[in-house]
Amino acid sequence: MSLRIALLGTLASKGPASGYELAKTFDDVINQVWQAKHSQIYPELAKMVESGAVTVEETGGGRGRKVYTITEAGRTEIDAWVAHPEPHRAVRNETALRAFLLPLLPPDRAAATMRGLAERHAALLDDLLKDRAAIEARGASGEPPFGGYALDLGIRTFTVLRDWARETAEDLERRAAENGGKGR
Amino acid sequence: MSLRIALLGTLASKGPASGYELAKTFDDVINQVWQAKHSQIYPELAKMVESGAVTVEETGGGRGRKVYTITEAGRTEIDAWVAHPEPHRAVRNETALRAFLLPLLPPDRAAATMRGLAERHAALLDDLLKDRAAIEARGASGEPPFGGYALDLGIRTFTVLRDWARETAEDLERRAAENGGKGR
DNA sequence: CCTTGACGTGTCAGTTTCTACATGTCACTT
DNA sequence: AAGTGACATGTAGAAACTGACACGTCAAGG
Repeated sequence: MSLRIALLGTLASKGPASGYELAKTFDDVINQVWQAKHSQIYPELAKMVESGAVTVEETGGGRGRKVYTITEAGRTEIDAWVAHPEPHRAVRNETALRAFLLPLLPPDRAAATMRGLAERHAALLDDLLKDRAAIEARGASGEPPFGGYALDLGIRTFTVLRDWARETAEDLERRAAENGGKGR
Repeated sequence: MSLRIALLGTLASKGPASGYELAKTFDDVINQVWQAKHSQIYPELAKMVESGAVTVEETGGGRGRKVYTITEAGRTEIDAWVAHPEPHRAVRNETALRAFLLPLLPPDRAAATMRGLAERHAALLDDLLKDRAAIEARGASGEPPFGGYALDLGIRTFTVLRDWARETAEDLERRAAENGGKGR
C-alpha cells in the first residue's frame, strides 16, 4: 500500500514520469522515508494502470520509454490515505535498533560506534541544510514547496540523532574511563 | 537479519524467555524500533537453535512451553552487528511519508490531519516520560538501564515529532485562513 | 569504430513480513 | 460445570521486498 501511495504522490507533485525516473526519485528524495528498487516499481506501476490510478503513454523512439500520469481516481486515493487517521504507523529503523542494543557492548567499543554514528548523522544533516539553502535561494517566496514540511522534519530529526549520538558517546566515554574500559 | 538480532538482543539483556514472551516484548518496548508477529518469531527461533545462537529447554507441564537461552556464539553475533559501521540503514516510516505528501491536500484538511498527529505524538511522548520517571524512581543510581539510551532517543524523537506536527498545523492554518481554505 | 555510462524496461528466485487459520492448556469466575 | 481470557505453539498462503540476471538504446569521447 505505502509504495503505491509513494508513487502516486510523486506523480501528483512532480507530474508525469517514467518508471526509471520514479526509481531515481526513490534513490534521492523519498529515500529518507521509503525505499524501493526498480524491480518493485515496474510491477507496481503495471498494477496501478490496471486499477485505473494512472494512465500510461508509450513514447521514446526505440527505447520503450513509458510515461505515467496520475488520474483523478489516483488523486482521490492519495487524498484519502494522507488524511486517514489510522494510528497504525509502520516503523522499521535499523539505527534505532542498534541504539537499543548498545548497552550490550563494552563501553569503550559502544562509544566508538556512537562517535561514528554521530559523524554520519552530522554529514547527512549538512546535506539537508544545503538542500534547504538551495531551495530558499532560488524559490523566492511564500508557497510551500513540495516536500518542504518533510524537509523540515528531516532536518529536525537528524539534528536530534546527531546530538543524541554525541551525548551518548560522551556518557559512554565517561563510563569507560571510570572502569578502564572493562565490563559489559 | 534484523529480526534475528532483535531477538538475540532481547534474550541477551532480559535473560531466557519463551517465544510467547518475546512476542509480548515486540508488542511493547521494541515496537518503536522493530515489529514482528509470533508467526514470524517462532520459525526464526527454530532457525536460531539450528545455527547454535540459542539453546532451547522444554518445560511447562503440558503447555509445551519452550525457554530459549542465548549462547556465547549468539553474543558474539550481536556484538559484531551492533559495532558494524555499515551505513546501510533501512528506514521505513509511514508517518514521514504522510508528511511528505501533506502539501497535496487542501490546507485546511492538511491542518486537521496534523493536529490529530500532534495529539497522538504528544500522548506517546507522555507514555515514554512516564516510563522514564518510573525507572528513575525505582532503579536508583549510576548504571545504564537496558534500553536507557534508546528511551532517551525515543523521548527526543517524539518531542521533535510533536513540535513539528504542531508548528506545521499552525503554518497550514495560517495559509488556510489567507485563502479561505481553498486551493491545493 | 568502439567503448563507456546513463537511459530504459523487465523477470525470477529467494527472503521477510502479514493475516488468518488451527490447536490445546491453565487459572479464575460465574 | 461451563465460560472466558491469558498462556502457548505452530502452519499456510499471500504480499512486500531484495539482489541478480537479462536485454536493448542512445550520446559522447577517444
